Amino acid sequence: MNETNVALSIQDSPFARKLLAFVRLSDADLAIMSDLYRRRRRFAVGVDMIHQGQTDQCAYVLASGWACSYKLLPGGGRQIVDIQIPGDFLGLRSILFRTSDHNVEPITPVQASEVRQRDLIAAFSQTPRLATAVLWAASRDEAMVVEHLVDLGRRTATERTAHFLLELGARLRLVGLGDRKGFLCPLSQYRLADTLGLSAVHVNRVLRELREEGLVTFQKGRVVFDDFDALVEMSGFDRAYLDHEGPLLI
Amino acid sequence: MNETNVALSIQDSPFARKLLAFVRLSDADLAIMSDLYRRRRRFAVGVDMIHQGQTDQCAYVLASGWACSYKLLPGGGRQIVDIQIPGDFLGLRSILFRTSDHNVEPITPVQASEVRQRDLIAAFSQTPRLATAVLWAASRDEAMVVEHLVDLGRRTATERTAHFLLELGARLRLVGLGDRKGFLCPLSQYRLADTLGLSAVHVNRVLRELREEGLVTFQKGRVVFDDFDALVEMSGFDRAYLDHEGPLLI
DNA sequence: CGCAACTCCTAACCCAGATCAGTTTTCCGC
DNA sequence: GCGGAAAACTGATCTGGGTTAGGAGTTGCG
Repeated sequence: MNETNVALSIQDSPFARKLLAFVRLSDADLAIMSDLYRRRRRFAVGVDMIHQGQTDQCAYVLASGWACSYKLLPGGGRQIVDIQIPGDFLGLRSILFRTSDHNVEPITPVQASEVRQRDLIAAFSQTPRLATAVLWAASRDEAMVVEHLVDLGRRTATERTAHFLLELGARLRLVGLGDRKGFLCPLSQYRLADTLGLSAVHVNRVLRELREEGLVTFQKGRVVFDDFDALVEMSGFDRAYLDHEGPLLI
Repeated sequence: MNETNVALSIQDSPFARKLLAFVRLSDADLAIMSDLYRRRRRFAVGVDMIHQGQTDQCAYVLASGWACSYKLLPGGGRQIVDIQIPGDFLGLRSILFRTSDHNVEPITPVQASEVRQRDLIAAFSQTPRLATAVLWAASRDEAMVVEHLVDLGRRTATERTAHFLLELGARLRLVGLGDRKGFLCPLSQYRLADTLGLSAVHVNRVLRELREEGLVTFQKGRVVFDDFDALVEMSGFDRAYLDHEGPLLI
């Protein structure tokens, strides 16, 4: 396979597509990227991909399946920080830091490409443009964490749940896994509770309310936006922070 | 001034010192960094440094004073996402994204160096090592936001307040603005409330409890750790996420 | 096939923290 | 040193969401 073919095939991965939405990458850049990508691995539900407190962890680019990163508390509780969907880069902090500060757990069976620290840093010196692209991707992830933080700090349980489902929908649409109508969602109400900082019981109540008011229906692994506009309105959702406005750098 | 002198003087800035704790940067790298740094600006309390929704914003490296980044909600409430202290890079997302997704407000009078988007990206292509360093700094900031998120999602008001004060103390110590005994803190209880996702009234109650139990005293702009170890214990503070373990890359 | 483990769902009760409605103290400019 | 405005502080009351304690499908696996 020559370089152009590699570049063409990598271009179709959800991760590359996301980066290309921001930075123009040359075929050479893409070829370097595809090298990072080589090692494909599979993970079953129930076995964490990344472990808090351990050193020499890898990062991954999710090819298929869902995962979530979370932190455990001394008391036994946990907080899910982010849900990862195909195309997401996960565990960046676990390779930049000596020891990982969080866990990553598959929610469904997962296929992912392993990214090693030295390969990533070597790639940066070959093509600084890739470094900028990765920095952008990391910043976009941070923007989502920030919005999640606002959810927990200043929105009611109902607003928060609505906002979260809208964000997830917007992200999935970007990689072709959903539309304005809704999306398939393998999250249990327990995981949703750990994400939203609520109890599972209350998540159940809130979902019922949202359903009865004709806003969203989340049942049987499927989220359906019954009244998209009303949902956006009540949750104060503003997708600006997802920065979907096309490539910034020439 | 020749290149070596520039490099020597920049090495003493809190920002450079923070990066040097992680990546070894050559004199040439430092010289490139000092170029980014050239434009020094001052900001008075009451005038935001960065505005949500506006384009062509700058980023800044804080030289002196405190600032905070926050998001406003449609309902009029706000959530403070992060407190910035000297040495912190602020507004990275406001230059990587077309429009800023957050505001930054000075808490005290501030001196800061302006960093422009094209200068930053140009610097990356001159020295990829700087790109890695900035990516690390951004990841460390994200780690703090993540811990803040855990605060809001899964800790009680008391744990949360204690945890926040400990983190702030650890960060200030790193730039020489505090010690294990305590630090000077210009935050009002209102701002603390917007940071911790609480009402100002409740912040006041919590601070009183913490004081009466001999854990921390926050009065007259000064935080004093009365019983550091007990405070760490009750809040579940683990400074691993601040990644203070010395340079990772050769 | 049958038991175990999950997940979803519900009702009753309770409490951490919000809200309301102030008073007092501190700070700062004139 | 005085007036005005933040900031700090308080008590009383109310409520969103937690906790406890179930039951009723569903999936999977030995």
